[in-house]
Amino acid sequence: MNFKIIQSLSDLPNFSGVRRIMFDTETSGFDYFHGDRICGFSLGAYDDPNHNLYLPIRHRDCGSLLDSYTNLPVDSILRFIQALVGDPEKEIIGHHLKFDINMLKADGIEVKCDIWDTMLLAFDLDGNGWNYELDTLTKQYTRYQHIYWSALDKFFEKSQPTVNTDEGKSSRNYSLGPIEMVGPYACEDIFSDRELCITLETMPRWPADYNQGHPAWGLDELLKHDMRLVKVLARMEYNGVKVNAERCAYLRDNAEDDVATMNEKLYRLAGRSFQVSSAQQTAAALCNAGGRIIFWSAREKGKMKSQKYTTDESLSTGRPCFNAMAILEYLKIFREEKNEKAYEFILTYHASEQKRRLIASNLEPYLKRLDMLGYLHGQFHQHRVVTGRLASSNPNQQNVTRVKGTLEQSMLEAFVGSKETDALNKQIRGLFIAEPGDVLVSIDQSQVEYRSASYLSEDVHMIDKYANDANTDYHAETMAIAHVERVPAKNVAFGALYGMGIPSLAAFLNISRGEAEQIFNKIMHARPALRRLMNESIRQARMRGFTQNVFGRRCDVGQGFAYKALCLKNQGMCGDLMRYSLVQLDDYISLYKLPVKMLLTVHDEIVFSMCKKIVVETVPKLVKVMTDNWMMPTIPLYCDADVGPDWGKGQMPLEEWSKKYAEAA
DNA sequence: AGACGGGGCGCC
DNA sequence: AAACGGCGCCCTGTCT
Repeated sequence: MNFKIIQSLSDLPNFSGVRRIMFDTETSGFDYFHGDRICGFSLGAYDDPNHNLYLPIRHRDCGSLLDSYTNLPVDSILRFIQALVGDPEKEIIGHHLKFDINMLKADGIEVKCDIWDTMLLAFDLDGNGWNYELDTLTKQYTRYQHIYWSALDKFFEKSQPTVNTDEGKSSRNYSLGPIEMVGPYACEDIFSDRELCITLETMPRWPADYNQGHPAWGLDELLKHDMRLVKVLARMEYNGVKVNAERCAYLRDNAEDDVATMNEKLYRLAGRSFQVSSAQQTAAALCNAGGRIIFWSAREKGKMKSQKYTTDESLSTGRPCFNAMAILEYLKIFREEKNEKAYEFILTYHASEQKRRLIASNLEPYLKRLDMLGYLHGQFHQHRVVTGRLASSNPNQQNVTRVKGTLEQSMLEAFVGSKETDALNKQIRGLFIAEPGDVLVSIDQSQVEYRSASYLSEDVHMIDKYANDANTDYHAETMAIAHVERVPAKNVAFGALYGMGIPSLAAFLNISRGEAEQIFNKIMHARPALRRLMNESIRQARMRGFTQNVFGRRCDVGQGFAYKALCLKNQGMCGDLMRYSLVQLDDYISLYKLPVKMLLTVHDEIVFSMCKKIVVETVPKLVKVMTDNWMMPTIPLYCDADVGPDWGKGQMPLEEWSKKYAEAA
């Protein structure tokens, strides 16, 4: 591997006539909202494997006598880089470029050139990888052996304490590494990334699959759009979402007090203190409080909470079970036995744990991660979900508790006979707020997975219904044609898409297997297209070993897992639809220079922030972008929009909001 | 001391 | 024959 550490501005590379450029940044850390910055760039022409340059700009004196190199002037280099990545004619090739794009943004540099991300290239080619770090992929796909990495690593081991990041990786401050060692390492990275890129680009690309005679994508178009999505997600992460920090801290303080009070009560009941968050210790304490362990964690379990425990210790893993359904059963038993102490213990334990969990996984992480202006910058990942959905982390913004509360919670409330209207879990979403003068607008795709399934199955009945009313309720339709209640209609449809078997359906509906089979058959008889789709998906997956959706994404279907086929294809199709929508919305917003920011996406929902004044005219346009050209032309897509000052209880349907806004004005 | 899996639970 | 899919993350207990 040839490399060169640039030491004078006159040695800067001339990329005129070079379109594809290898690109990587070395930084002081990952957190560009808390001061981490780029300390050097590695660049090279894609076509020339010997062209690997390092441009140091912000290396600090690291006390190494070795280092005979100096930094280049920051401003000049940033201008040079700006000219490079600001050129729409060029393309930068790198690994996980979303990070580099935002790092550049922190230095005021806007990336306008094309993006070619080898991480996504690898993912779209094969989404079943263990991880998609450059190192892993290089080992997997190329023969290149890293030379310079270990020396630098040793240097860091001696000179800096290991900092573990949220991602479970160790973060290194490269600005504290000697240029003499970081330079070759950085060049090695673009060298090996180039090798990786060459290998991946020569792998066979697959064409579009059957799409009922309508246009569809093959791998090339999937890649093209995925690369464009990088900038969109980068922008969303950089925007961040505003959090009501004061209220968040207030809720946390109150919740902490509540937990402390409840735990004191538990200690009193048990006659001693113990670790409430430990199921093992809680089980022992329950016995001290005059109760006994009744439910154990089942060795063989289904997905339903009620399938996860057993009263038979010999069928258990030996651990006590305190999940929500088990809690309900405990309460029933202790109430029946008039064992007030044990009843109180269980009830208090559950409330305490629920609250502790919300503090630990929502309130504290939010407060910890807020930037100086009160914005939260979670990450969205394109490479973590095999089906093609996006994933969210640090914090996960796709599993924030809903205002409605959970099913288990309402069952518990019904049993206990009291309802906590301002329960903590119902207030978390409300912590996400709009900036002053703005509102949060949430647009969600209505019943999108049932629409895509109707499309795939070429369901003439549903095609007809949707043509008549784009907002047709899929389940209401099932109820009408199969003469069933809503709950079984929903669960059978839901189960069909997920490959559910009769036993699970029975558990879900809390009926016998025979009854479950009957109702399943009844609904499938009324929906022959759905039955055909299930069978056909499985047959095809067995034959081909993978599924392919209309956006060109393939998912491997392992031997013996063909029942997953429809789920993988259908869920993935909706995931890719969301990706496509994000790209199109970003195009639309920038084309018309709308004062609209995309903030979050939750699989079938997008949260925007926009000025109040433009909501009424803008939201329908955004909806139109999302519903036009959704690649499944025989079925319409329909979107609902909610508007409000926050993402929680403040949200209301667009019509309602419009009326109120008009009145106020 | 750190890695890891189980248990639990939030969302779609 | 039998199987509900996809995530992230917090905590404990055990294993290395």
